[in-house]
Amino acid sequence: MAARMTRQRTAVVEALDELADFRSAQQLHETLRARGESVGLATVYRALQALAEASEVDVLRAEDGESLYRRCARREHHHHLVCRHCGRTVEIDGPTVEAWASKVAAAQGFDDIEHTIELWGTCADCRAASAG
Amino acid sequence: MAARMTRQRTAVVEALDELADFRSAQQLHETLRARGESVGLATVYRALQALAEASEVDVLRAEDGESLYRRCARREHHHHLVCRHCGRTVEIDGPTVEAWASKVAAAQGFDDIEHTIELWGTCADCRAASAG
DNA sequence: AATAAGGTGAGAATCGTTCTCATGACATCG
DNA sequence: CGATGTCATGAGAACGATTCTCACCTTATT
Ligand SMILES: [Mn+2]
Ligand SMILES: [Mn+2]
Ligand SMILES: [Zn+2]
Ligand SMILES: [Zn+2]
Repeated sequence: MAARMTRQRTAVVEALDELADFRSAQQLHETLRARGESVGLATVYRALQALAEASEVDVLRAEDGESLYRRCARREHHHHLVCRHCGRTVEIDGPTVEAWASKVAAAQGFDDIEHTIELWGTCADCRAASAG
Repeated sequence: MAARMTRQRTAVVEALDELADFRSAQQLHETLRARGESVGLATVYRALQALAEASEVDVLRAEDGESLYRRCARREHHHHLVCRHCGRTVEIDGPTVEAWASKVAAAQGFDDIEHTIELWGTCADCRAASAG
């Protein structure tokens, strides 16, 4: 239960706080390395796991299956619109889809509904940068 | 381009046609093995890949990251309500969410929008079987 | 049958993630 | 202080789904 605050965990949380976008464990590890905060890769994974379980970070799967982590502003349930090129993220509220999801599932006699709703696209900056 | 009809591809398609639920490549491989239709695992992956590209099968990611495949009745875009216990699947139409997704993304200046929308729950049969 | 274009499969290679285990940090108790 | 129990760390091994390699079959087509 404890969850001791160690130099390593502090470093991971701080790095997340400074980053606005979803990042992989390996990217975070590299970032920490680069600033001299040496933290083992396994430790980064463990810290992220703990944070995810405590709902302190959101996790989502990139198309290639890699897990991406982000410290969102909101603790409450929400979804994301993510740029697949730069990772830029917008938090999304979806009262409309929330209602739709539970209605549809109930109509089919399903219980304990969960939903996965994520939007991917190309942000304005990335569109401008790549073509015009 | 060709896409020759080989014994192996036929076997994969037939197996998919007989299964109502989402299955992994490895499960399909095992199923084929069990019925004496010997097909290499790599070939199963390649067949599923080709079918997915041709929109003949739908692919979704299980929570552990494994890809699951299903030959849906509908060829058009749709979503799924899946029982997390038995894999029972209901195809879902979502004009409401389709509209919501593109509106939200456009409002943020995003292009080339894609969305992931999947519903997970416990089907009526599984609820009845487990408790009451 | 000859041939070109694909397809196949056993095993190696990838790669993100998890596990192992010896070592280190910390708090508590006496 | 020194002993002790608990949790954390990290280098590298292990895992597991998927992809790649490459020598060898199949299938269309002529
Ligand atoms: Mn929601
Ligand atoms: Mn849709
Ligand atoms: Zn972008
Ligand atoms: Zn069920």
